[in-house]
Amino acid sequence: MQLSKSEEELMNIIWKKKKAFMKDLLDAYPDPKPATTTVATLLKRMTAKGFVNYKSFGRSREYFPLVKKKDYFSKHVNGLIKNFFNDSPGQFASFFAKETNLSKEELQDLKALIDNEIKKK
Amino acid sequence: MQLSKSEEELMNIIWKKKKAFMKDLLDAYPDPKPATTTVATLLKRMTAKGFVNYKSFGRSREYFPLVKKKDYFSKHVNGLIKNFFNDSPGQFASFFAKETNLSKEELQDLKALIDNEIKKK
DNA sequence: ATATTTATTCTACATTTGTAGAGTAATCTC
DNA sequence: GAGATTACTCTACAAATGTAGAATAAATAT
Repeated sequence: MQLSKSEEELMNIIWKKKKAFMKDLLDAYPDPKPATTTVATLLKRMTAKGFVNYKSFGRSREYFPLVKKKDYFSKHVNGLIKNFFNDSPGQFASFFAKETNLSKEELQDLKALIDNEIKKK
Repeated sequence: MQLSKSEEELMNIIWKKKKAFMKDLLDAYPDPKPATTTVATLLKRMTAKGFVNYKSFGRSREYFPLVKKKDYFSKHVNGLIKNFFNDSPGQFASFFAKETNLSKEELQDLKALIDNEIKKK
């Protein structure tokens, strides 16, 4: 099961905070903040989907992610690659390098990084 | 307005074919193929959303994309980057290079490509 | 030309998503 | 300890999505 857009937004907050109470989550939202009940609904759905869980502290709960951002993200990108690039990461990468506006510095960093990866192979 | 998952799937077919009649679209679907009416509904919605248009040939229509795959994709990736990488393409790129399973050859190609991009700046 | 196939529109309906009010129980504030 | 605040559950509801049947009209096959 996938997260929807707004669930994803909330998930991002949770990842950032690592763990958080309702109050913290609400605080983290940019204005205009959603209603508490909205967040509560999202949390309930996300829990049902297996993306978050919580530890109860009396009346309230400390929520935490069950899925690593990295993993979630990987799946995401792989989906993208599969969908748009015939399942070829290379094709994707080349597209990415051309179309994304990386600065010269970022490109150089990336190059160094890739060099490193090459050495590992 | 965004395309939904199944609309996206259809969009991909249309991009691949450049232009196509209903029959061609259905043919291109992997089994189990959706009902014709399902595809028709999707096409109608996608047309309403401004992603495809068609030229009528008597009784039937030749559908074609109004949005370039490249542009659609760019927006997509930028969204991902914004969402998951604090809006930093560099951060994304580094993640990508590390986490995606590019072969040595692909990495080398990518490196050459990046070199090229650097020269352009 | 009659039967068959095809493309389109209309209608429909269950599910998912975005959003939140009402109600309730616990907790904090003076 | 009485009123204000908070977190949660329940309920709700409109919009979007996935999927397709029925009806119709046009095209094709024989």
